[in-house]
Order: sequence, then C-alpha cells, then structure tokens
Amino acid sequence: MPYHHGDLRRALLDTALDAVAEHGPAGLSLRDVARRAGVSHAAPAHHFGDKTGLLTALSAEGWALLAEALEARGTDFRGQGVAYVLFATGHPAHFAVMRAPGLVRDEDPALAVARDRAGAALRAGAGAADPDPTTALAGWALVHGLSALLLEGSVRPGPDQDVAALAEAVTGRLGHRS
Amino acid sequence: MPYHHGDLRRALLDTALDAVAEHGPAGLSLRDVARRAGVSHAAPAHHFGDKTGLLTALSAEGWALLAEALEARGTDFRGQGVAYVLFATGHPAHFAVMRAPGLVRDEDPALAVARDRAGAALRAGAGAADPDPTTALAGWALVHGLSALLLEGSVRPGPDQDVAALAEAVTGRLGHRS
DNA sequence: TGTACATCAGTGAACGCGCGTTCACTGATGTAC
DNA sequence: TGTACATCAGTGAACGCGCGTTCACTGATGTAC
Repeated sequence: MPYHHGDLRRALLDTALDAVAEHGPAGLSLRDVARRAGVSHAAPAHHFGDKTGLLTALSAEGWALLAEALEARGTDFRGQGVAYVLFATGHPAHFAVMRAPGLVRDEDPALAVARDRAGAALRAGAGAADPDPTTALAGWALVHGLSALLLEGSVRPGPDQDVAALAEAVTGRLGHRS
Repeated sequence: MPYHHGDLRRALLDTALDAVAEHGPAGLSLRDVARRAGVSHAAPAHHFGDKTGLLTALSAEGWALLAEALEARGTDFRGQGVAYVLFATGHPAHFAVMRAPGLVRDEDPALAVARDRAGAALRAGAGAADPDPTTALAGWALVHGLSALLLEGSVRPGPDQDVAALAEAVTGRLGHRS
C-alpha cells in the first residue's frame, strides 16, 4: 500500500456513495468511509474539512450530472422526464444526497452553480412544451414520484420492460385535460 | 410530576413524531424522545422494546391513517389522489417513517394489516377509474411526487391556493393520451 | 373499612461502542539551484 | 547530476460526547379477602 494514494479524493467520493446507498445520507459516517477506502480515519477530514463538506461535494456532483443529462435532451420535455428517471435510478446515492435537507452547505458555490444549471435546463424544456406552469409542475411531479417509487422498491419495471420504457409509458399519460 | 404519566405511550409517539420531523427517521434517538417527553431515558424501551419497535409503531399508525383517508373517498380515484397529498403534507413524519427502509419490522402484524388496508383502498379506486394499470401507476407517481416536492420544499402552493387546490389542478393533467 | 399483596409503570446507574474532530507527526513528491 | 528544501498527503493517538441497551430498583395502582 503506497503512502500516496493517487486519487484518494475521488476514491473517498465513490466510497461515500456506496455508504449512502446502504445507510442513507443521514447515516453516513466519515470513519466508515475511511474504513471502506482502507485509509486512516482522519483522511476524509483532510480532503473535505468535515462531514458536511463531503456531503456537499457529493450533492454538487449529483446536480452537475443531472444538469448534463437534462441538457443532452435539449428542449424535449418528455425526453427530459425520461432522463430524470434514468438519472435518479442510475445514481440513487447522488439523488438521495441532493434531496437531503440540512446535511449540506447550501451556499456552497459549486453546488449553487450546478443546481442552477439543472433548474435552467428544466425550465427551458417545460417552457417549450407548454407555457402553463401547471403542466410543468405535473410533469416534474410525475417523474419525481416515479423515481421515488422505483427507488423505494414500491414499483418495479415489468419483465420485458426497462426503466426507460416504463418512464416513457407513464409520461405518456400526461395530457391537457382538466 | 406524577410518577404514573397517564398515557406515556401516546405521549412518546407524539414526541417521536416531532423528533422525526426535525431529524428524519434515521436520526431518531430514544434518549432524545425521552428527554423531550420529560421522562427517564429508559422509559421508551419499556413501552416499545427498542428503537425499531418505536418506529414500527409509528409506521403502523401512519398506514392506518392513510387507509382511513383513502377509504373515505370510496372509489373516486382523483379524490384519493388529493387525499394522498393531504395525508403526506399533513402527517409528514408519519409519511417519512412509512417510506424509511430497514428501520422498521416489516413483518409486524399491525403494520402489515394497516399497509394492506391502504393498498386495497388504492387498488379499488384505480380499478374503478381505468382498468389499464399504467393509468393507476401514473396517478400514484403523480401524487407521490407532488407530495415529495411539497415536503422537500421544492414546490409551494400559490398565494391563493391551498394544498388541496394544487393537488386538484395537478391531477387534472392526467389524461389518456399516449 | 382496612390490610396484604400482586402487578404494572417508570427510574437511574452502569456498560461498552462508534462517532467527529483536533493535532503533532512522518512519508512522498516536486522544484530550485 | 546531485543536494537542499518546501509542499502536500496521509497517519495515529487522543479527546469528549451521545447513543442503545441492561438491570435491579421503587413508587403507584388495583384487587382479594
């Protein structure tokens, strides 16, 4: 085991994602992260200052990944919805940290930038689809809810259906009736 | 302060709900609950056995309350959706515990009964509205997502709009297009 | 009406544990000359 | 090419804390006679 790790910061982030996936953001322990990474228990503090710093870094990373996924769909609102569900189910630990209140330094610059990027991408897609904000809200609620149900295990895709197909089918139920 | 409390079990449940609302189900501490209730730190264990027992009791209570709210709407699927959102926002701590995985004894009889009651009520409403299961899923995802966004603070009702009106408006966007 | 006794509710001291954070330190790396 | 030195990454011991759980206990209540 070399003294210098190479990219311990990255390794700690990845390890923290595993830990969050198992115990949730509130259950994260710096000592556990260090143990999993095979490194002294003080090492995480060296890289992230404290526990909040580590969670803040994960949150910023998550928002940046989501922003990229949304931007890749341009102004295709329904496509964005599918991308949202795919992000949530594909990066469950990121998604959990992003929604964890009070565990993160909200005013962190990197976090704020990434969050704003994702918000702007969503607004662009929704605005192009329908100027009525209720439509945008319903779309967001639909994909957010489907993501949550999938992550909680309350819903599973059918046997010959992947998550994307399920998200396609469900978003197809959004219409303009009142 | 009398030695016998009267209904300490109920008081501990209520106090635990406050604590869960502040720190989430994973952040619940028996000693904190006892402290808030003004009682010895061993008292909660006396009533609930252990921490999991307390959370299991809260979860069972939450599912029973949700089942009642859904049953009161009969087979009005859209009304059930509104009731779902009202329950989630009106009982945020219960709702959080009900979705917390791994913190609860899933095989607890009272919990299983209450959960099945709620599930049966939902299925009855969805089946009456539309035999296509995708419609039921979309409806569930929509109200579940709206509840989550409201609880996370990502969405707020408008100035002259309460939660019920918002839920009405959003569920109105569910149609049968593909 | 009074007394004995069983039962139940809640207490408080004690245990061992994992945690976050601090801090002086040591090993490795790179750069200036 | 070699040497001195600054910088950075990671260590390991130590601290104080809050936690869950256990256990023998005591105070209050109700019931039998």
